[in-house]
Amino acid sequence: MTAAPDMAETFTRALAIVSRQWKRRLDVQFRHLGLSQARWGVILELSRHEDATQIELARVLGIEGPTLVRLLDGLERMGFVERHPSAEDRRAKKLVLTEAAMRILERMKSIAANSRLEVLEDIPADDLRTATRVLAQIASRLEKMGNDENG
Amino acid sequence: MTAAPDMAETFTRALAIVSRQWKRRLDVQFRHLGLSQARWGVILELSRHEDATQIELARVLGIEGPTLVRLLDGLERMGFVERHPSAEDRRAKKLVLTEAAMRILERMKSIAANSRLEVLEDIPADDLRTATRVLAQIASRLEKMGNDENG
DNA sequence: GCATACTAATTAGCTTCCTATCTTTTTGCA
DNA sequence: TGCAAAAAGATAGGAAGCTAATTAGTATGC
Repeated sequence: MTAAPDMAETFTRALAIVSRQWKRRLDVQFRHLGLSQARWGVILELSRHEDATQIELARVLGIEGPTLVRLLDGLERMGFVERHPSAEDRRAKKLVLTEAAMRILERMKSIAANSRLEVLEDIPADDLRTATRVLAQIASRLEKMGNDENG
Repeated sequence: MTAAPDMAETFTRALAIVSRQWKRRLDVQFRHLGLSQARWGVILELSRHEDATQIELARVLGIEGPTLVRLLDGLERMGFVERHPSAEDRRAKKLVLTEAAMRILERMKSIAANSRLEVLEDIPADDLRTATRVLAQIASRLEKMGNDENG
C-alpha cells in the first residue's frame, strides 16, 4: 500500500545498526592498546575535565554512575586513572589521568580521528552538519523527556 | 586554536548518546509487555520474513548469530516464537511467530510508532531525510570495511 | 540541633552485544 | 566416492550498558 518508505523507521533502524557497527570497529582499533571505545571515551573526557568527580564525568559521557564505576575499575587496574579523595566532599572522588595515560593520549586521539576520517570521508560536509544537528536536537529532546519522567 | 568545532567528533558522540538513550526509552515503553527494544525488533522482522532461518534474521537485524540465539531463547520461553526444523537443511531452523505474538503485534507496532513520533516530531522532514541518507551511507561503508577485514 | 531527605559512590544482578569454540550437517572438489 | 572446507546453530565467557539497593556523607527544615 504505502510505496513511500516510513522515514522515521528507516532512520531509527539505521541509527541502531550504525552505532553498533561503529563501536565494534573502534573496539578492534583500540584493542592493541588494551583499550575499547568505552574506555577511550573516559580517558578523552577526563583529559578535558581534569579533577572531575565521577558523577560529573558520567553526565558528560551520557552514561549512568554504575557503568562508569566499572570502566574506572578497569582503567585504574591498567594504571591510566587514579581516584583521589575530594577535599570538599568526603563522599566524592576527584579523577586524574596518570602520566602513563598522558603519554599515549595523542596516539589514542589519532586512532579515533583516523577512524572518523575513514568512515566519514565520503559524506558531504553539509549533510554531516545537518545530520549532526538532527542528532543534537534528538538528544536534547530525549533528555528533556527523561527528566519529565512520563514516557 | 580551532574555534570551529570538529564536526566529525560531535557527530560520533551524539550518535552514541542518542542511540543509547533511545534504546533505554524504548526498553521502558515495552516493559509492561515483558519485552525490550531488542526483542521487539526480532518480532517485527520475523513478521516481515516469516520462515526465515536464524542466520537470515540475524543479517536483517544487523546482529551476530549468538546474540540472536539468546533473544530467541527468551522469546521462545515467553511463547512468542517457535523454532521449527527446516525440511531442506537439517542444520537450520525455520522461525515462526505464534498466535500470541500475532495478537499483540499491532499493539507493539503502535508503541514503536508513537515513540518515533514523539521523539522526531520537531525534526523537519528534509533534515530527517538527509540524516537518514547519511546513516545509510555510513552503514554501507562500515559493512564494506568489515568485509574487507583490514582496519 | 537533630531527624529527614538528598547525593556520591559502590555492589549485585540482569540484558544485550561481542568473539571464540564446538557439533552437526552440507557442499565442493579431486 | 570420499574427504576437506564451509555453514547453521549452540555454548561459554567477557564487556558495557541498565536498575535497584546499600553505605557513607552532606544539606535542609522544623
